[in-house]
Amino acid sequence: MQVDNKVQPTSPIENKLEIESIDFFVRMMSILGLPRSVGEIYGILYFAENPLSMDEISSRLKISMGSTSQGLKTLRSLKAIRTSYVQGDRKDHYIAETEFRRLFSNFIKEDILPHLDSAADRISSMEKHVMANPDMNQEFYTTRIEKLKRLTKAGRKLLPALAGLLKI
Amino acid sequence: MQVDNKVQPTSPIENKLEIESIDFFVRMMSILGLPRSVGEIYGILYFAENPLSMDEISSRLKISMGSTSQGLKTLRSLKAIRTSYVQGDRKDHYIAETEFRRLFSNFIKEDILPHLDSAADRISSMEKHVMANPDMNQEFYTTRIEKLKRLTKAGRKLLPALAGLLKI
DNA sequence: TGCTATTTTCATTTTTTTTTGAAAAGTTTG
DNA sequence: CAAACTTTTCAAAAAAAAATGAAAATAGCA
Repeated sequence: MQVDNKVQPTSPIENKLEIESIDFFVRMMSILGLPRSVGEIYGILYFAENPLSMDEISSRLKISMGSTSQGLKTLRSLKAIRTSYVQGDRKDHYIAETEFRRLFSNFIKEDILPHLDSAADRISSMEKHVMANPDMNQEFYTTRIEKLKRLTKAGRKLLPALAGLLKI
Repeated sequence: MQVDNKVQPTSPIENKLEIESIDFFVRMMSILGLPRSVGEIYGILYFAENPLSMDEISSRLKISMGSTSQGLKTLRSLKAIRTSYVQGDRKDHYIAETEFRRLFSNFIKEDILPHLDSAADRISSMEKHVMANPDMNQEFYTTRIEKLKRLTKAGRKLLPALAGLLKI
């Protein structure tokens, strides 16, 4: 019983705000290395008074359903959005999660910590090379390796702390 | 009086270490959104016992002089490397700056804070739109804008603190 | 100053990332 | 359970980012 597929019109003012919100989050997500479409989607949801369906998002942003689906998947995995049931509509509807603290902590868990793990492996392999070769300038190399260890250790401690401190 | 342009041969062990160092920093720089070549250059310098010239870097990494020049420029601007005079050679020579704390603080200053500044502008423009329109659901919008303000304020305080805590 | 070595710049090419769009898969409901 | 609706997937296209290489600029030396 689909009667009207048109997108709810927005007032010019709401629209301006929406454009600025999209702009804001596109830039912010790009600092985090996330694609434009992800920022656009979060941006439109952030100032949406009501949950939006995938095709409302897609048509208001004029991006394909494919991109929209991918972007929503990314945002869901970061727990930056969640679905919300809407009476009498079988589409899924999304709303923005506005607790940035949680968003960051998920980003760190998902996109940063795995790198630190693989860094640790590489460092221990470096150590093996140096130790296996007594001819090398041991002091020079062990000092540098030590610094790398401290760097990853610091990263591992500080990143979650950063998200924790972000009491927003 | 250029006699010998050949690259100093490295032992197989040193070479293995070098490869791992390059790999390490390529990944690390890519987290920070810097191109592969920048990570490669820093990686080769990090475990170099002697200052390296641009063309040693370029030929050992098998990347073009253009890329090398660009990459060195980026690293210089982050103060991640510095030049060092080498007797009897008119080429510039580079050595890695191994204080990561400074490196991060420069990265933040250069690549993150400018974004926060432009974010602040965009937020105040959002506020104007909302205030100029009393018909809007003021409470909803001002709450969301307030959250954005707190986010950028937190970012501005925390990022330098992060670098400061990184006592490496 | 003029010659040569070295570095930078930047238009073009290559590579990587993102988006599209259409087909496949999955869901809901009458 | 089948028809209509909705979402996901993924090969291909488009866009963006990075690397190349050759020409231009700069710097060092006799």
